Amino acid sequence: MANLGVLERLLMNVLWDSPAPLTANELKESLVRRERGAMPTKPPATTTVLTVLSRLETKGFVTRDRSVRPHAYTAVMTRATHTAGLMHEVLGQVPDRQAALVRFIGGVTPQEADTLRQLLGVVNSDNA
Amino acid sequence: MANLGVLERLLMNVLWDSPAPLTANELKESLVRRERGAMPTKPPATTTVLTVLSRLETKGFVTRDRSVRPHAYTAVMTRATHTAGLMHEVLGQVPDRQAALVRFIGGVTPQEADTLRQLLGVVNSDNA
DNA sequence: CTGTGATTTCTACGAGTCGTAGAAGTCTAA
DNA sequence: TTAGACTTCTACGACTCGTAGAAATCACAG
Repeated sequence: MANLGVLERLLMNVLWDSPAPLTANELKESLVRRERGAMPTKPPATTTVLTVLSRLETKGFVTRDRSVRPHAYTAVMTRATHTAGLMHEVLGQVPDRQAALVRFIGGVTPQEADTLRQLLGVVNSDNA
Repeated sequence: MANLGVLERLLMNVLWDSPAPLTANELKESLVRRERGAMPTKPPATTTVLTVLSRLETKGFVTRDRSVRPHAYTAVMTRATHTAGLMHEVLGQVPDRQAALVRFIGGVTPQEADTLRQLLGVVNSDNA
């Protein structure tokens, strides 16, 4: 699944937050806008964005529509799917998943624990 | 928390499976033994192992006892803790943890789901 | 003490990734 | 047809990581 570089991740975040496909310049604009104030480095050149998008394409993270003129880029997976995939990948690297899960659960917030309970169908407040 | 290279991970796996601290040469031997048949490359030189162990030390993954002569190396965290930490790190990178958890749970095996149910049930079986 | 073999540290190279972006090529609208 | 927008090509520098030789250090036998 491969990890992403800083700029790669930044761009993916913009794409993941966008309901529609974006062009390179739109991506760059969004990036500058959302990173304003917290960005020490100057905004990247448009060609830089294009290069990174190409790499993201070969890595399978984005697809681009070449039929429209400013090519339109879309994230292949949702962020949630990607994140879950990474988590499974990490988990899959260890022989003893159970032990890792124990530690993992030990560190979740109460809200997350609730979410997990609902998903797993644990009867915690059994008013049935 | 930083990710590990191939050899780095291989060495960590040996350490994680060892109940006692190991020396560089013991690590190398273990590595060769466990990777026998499945290792296309020749075993690494001892100095290579030392170099990688040094890097793992600066990364905070191992500590070494310099008071004994062949220095003895120990993993700082257990594998389970490390894995759980990585999972939390991944999860922490997204704004919508809930969504990611939904996808994550969607991909666990039934056995893992059981483990999770037990872990979560114990914490919150407050039917008082 | 002192040499010798084991051990460790220092130094460095080559491959690979990633941010960076100029230069040159391609395309479209006027 | 042509200028400007857009894309591709090419490349560099910083950084990581596997690799390991060379040099320094150490501990013990004689």
